[in-house]
Amino acid sequence: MNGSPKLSHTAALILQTIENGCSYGFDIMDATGLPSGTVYPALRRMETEGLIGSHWEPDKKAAAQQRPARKYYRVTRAGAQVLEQSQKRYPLVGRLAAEKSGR
Amino acid sequence: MNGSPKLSHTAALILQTIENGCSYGFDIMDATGLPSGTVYPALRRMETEGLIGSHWEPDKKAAAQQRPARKYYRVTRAGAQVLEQSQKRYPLVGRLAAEKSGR
DNA sequence: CGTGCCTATGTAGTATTCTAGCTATATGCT
DNA sequence: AGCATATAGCTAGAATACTACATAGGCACG
Repeated sequence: MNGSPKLSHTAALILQTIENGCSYGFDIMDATGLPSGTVYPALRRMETEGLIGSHWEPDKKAAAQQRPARKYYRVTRAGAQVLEQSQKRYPLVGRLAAEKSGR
Repeated sequence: MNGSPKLSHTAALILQTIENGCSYGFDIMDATGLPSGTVYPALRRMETEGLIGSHWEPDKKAAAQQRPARKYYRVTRAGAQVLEQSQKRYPLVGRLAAEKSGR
């Protein structure tokens, strides 16, 4: 029985960043400073593992704001459980979580 | 001209942790939650690049406290410069630095 | 109308990180 | 002695992250 998948420090940081309201790749890159070559493959893996879900923004909306379409992510129930474990394991991630709910 | 070496997010976190007063491997593992297989190789690389220096604790002192000897690290001048760049690049690392000096 | 800049996502190949283990000293339990 | 726990450092091989680059639409400049 497969103890739920454990996240690397970087993956946990990305997941917590989504939880804190950054809902698409570019926003996560901006908030964390991580490069696209880290963020996008990590998002894909976490989606495959069922920790996050995604949907594309309608073309209309993107066109109206004159920019490319965004792919939005949200944390699933399974993802929230794994994130909770990561907050205990990685103090920095735990702190980010506390700051979100805390103030 | 070799722009000074850029650090990964994890390496920057380790360097900042040393700057904040965690001076040996086990202490860094504890403060960050990172595994030994991340911390020790990273310390070695950063020492090779001249970002940190190290020295072994005298056996006497370790024996007196009934534990194995520790290898202490400190941030060099070159390391401090690279760290400063990393604080700008990675918001989380910058925040750790601010909390150290700030409050 | 070509070049550069901004947003946004994505990929190939290399470098780093992580999992799972090991070495070693000391303490305590059975 | 044998086993477990704790501190401390380290390593091999698999998994992940990073650098550098690519794609693509819209905008501005000259």
